[in-house]
Amino acid sequence: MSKSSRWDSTENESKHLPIYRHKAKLVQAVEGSTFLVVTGETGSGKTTQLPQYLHQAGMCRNGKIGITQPRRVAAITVAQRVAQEMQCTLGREVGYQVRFDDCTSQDTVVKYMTDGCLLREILADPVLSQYSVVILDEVHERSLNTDILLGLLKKMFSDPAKSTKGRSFPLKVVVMSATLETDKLSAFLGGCPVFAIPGRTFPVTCTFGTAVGPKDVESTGYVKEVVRMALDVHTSELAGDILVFLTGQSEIERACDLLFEKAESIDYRYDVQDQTVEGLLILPLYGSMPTDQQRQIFQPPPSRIRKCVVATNIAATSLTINGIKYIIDSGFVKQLNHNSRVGMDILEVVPISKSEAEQRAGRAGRTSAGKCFRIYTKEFWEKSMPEYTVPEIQRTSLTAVVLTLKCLGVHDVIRFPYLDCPEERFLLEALKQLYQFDAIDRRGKVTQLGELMVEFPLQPGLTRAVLKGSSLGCQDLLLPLAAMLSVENIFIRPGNPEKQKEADKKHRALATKSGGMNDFATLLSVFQLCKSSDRPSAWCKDNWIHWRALKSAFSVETQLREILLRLQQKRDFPVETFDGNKSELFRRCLCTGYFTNVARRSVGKVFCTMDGNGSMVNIHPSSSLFDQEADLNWVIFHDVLVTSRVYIRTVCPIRYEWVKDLLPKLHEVDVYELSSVARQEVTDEEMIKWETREAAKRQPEVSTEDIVKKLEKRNNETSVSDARARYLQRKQQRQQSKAL
DNA sequence: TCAGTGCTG
Repeated sequence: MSKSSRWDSTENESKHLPIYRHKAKLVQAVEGSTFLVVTGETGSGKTTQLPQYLHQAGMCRNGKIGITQPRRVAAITVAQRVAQEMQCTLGREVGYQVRFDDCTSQDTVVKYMTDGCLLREILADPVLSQYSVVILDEVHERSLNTDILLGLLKKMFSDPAKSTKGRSFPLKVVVMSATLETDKLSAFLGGCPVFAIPGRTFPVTCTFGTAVGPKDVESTGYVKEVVRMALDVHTSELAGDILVFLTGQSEIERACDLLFEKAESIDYRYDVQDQTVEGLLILPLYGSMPTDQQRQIFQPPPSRIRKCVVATNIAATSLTINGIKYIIDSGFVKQLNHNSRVGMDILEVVPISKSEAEQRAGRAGRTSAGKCFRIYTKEFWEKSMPEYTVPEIQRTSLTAVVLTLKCLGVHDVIRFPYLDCPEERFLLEALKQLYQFDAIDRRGKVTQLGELMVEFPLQPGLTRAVLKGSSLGCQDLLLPLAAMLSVENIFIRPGNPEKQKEADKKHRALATKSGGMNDFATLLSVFQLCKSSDRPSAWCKDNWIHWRALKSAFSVETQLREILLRLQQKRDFPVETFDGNKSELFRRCLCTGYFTNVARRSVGKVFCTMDGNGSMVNIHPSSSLFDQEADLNWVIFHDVLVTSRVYIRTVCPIRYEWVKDLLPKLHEVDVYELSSVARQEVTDEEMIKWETREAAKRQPEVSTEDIVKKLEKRNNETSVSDARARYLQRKQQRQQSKAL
């Protein structure tokens, strides 16, 4: 195809997009106001067209147009598409930037990027002086980084002196979202105009089931029901592919086995109404699946065969499968939620929100009208499913976010303009952790260490261990380890029991090879063994290791190494010496980052955490320390898993002396003391007033009594009441001594 | 006594 004909075809295509008729008015709207909310369903063309319109209107004269996406693939594929439409080489006028992949140049004026990338840019250039327009896309997904960007951009303009300082031309901000909650967005941005673009999707009829009601939230009986319904659709509905939503790998494998078993016994001569369907092709789909296997999903099925994809939430936003006409929705999802009791993020199965259910249904209406079968009852919909998914910022650990904000000069992180405020205790917990890691001081100011820490794309504790390693000259141990701990799980554990045994055996052998008794050392050893192997991918396959995860660990390690080198050139790093063996050196470094995760043997095999909560935890059976008796009184651990019990995973033994001096820091401050640092002072009345205000925003009918009850319950749950009592007692003592 | 939804710098 010649260049001009390709241009013609894409240009013609883009003229048929719903957005095209609004071109002039849209450009006018962007020019006419600082903030603009643009709404439109999938298929309206806003992501690809709006930047081009603004470019044509000459809005790149002074600076770039930056468009953020919550996901890497989206940023890359959209940039490719737009470069093609604008007839330019990708990386010149149109480019993209994601982690590990910067495809931009001096000429780039339309830049697609992940929201995390723009946040990094703000750290280096707080007024975004290179941009004339910033477009936040997919805001309705409410990703953590997008939410932070929203607040930062709002804040930039609430202080005019600051927003223009360092800028020679005005900045325009466009916020793009699906039609949900646009009034809220507009109100948040000072009542800015809203521009609505009609979408281009097909109707999807939804039906409710009879099997899963509000009482079944805890059970996993829905797998069977999902299978039954998929077969029902297969034997009674016209041609068209099926997409089933479940929560995780093991469920998907189970469902596929069941489906396969049942589909085999269908007599297609009599049972299937539409005689053009004569078979069922069952395809699992989840994130940790090998990429080439994932690709099979996109191939059209053989003629007369119906495709049935059984997927996790990956199929809700990240991947689009053509030809889907039927959705089977289990109504559940796995979600990472912050748990105050263990002070960590924990993965759990929860009911999806109504808006999420609608998004799942919408996957059936992309090319023609579709049907969505929900296995849960109308009652479940009404009683157990929330209206909207709780945004990430209200669900996850905020430690890294708070450090980023502090480094951006946002001292009062509680009064930062959040679209939805995180719970105050989550913010206080983050402050407490940063204080414990010496990233901020008692007054909440970022320390020199904190300024170094913010540069690393790692959890703060891990960064601290890396920095300790660097000052002790053993970064070659800590950098690979940090990389291994920040990529997805690397150990493959298949569903088939035979193969499971084989995999477990290989993994145990790897642990023994690294000296045993230390799961951190095993990870390091896997990294080193694979890296030095002649055929790393074959090595992985042989040892039941995810090659893709290891490859990304290699890239992360390189990136971390570069950051460390850059910082070492810029600043003076402390140099320490240590005489002792390598294993002790390694573990001592780990202790500086994991002293918040110390546990001590309590009774039998049960350990007790030292973080003030004193939770009882067990060593997970996958650990090389499971079943080890000797000399195991103190351990540190990387993460917590809550299933039948509370398990700690990735564990290694330490000596009490190594953390003795660090542990007091865990009890030095309590959240209430920190809250008086973060804001002026908090009294009971204020706390109740504040809670009432927050609750009123969400649910107007909630009374103050409810809040008091809720506070009491929460205090009991998190043993905050004890901390508060201690704090009040100390405060009283201070006042008394002052009076004397 | 037993397990890793999905993103991201």
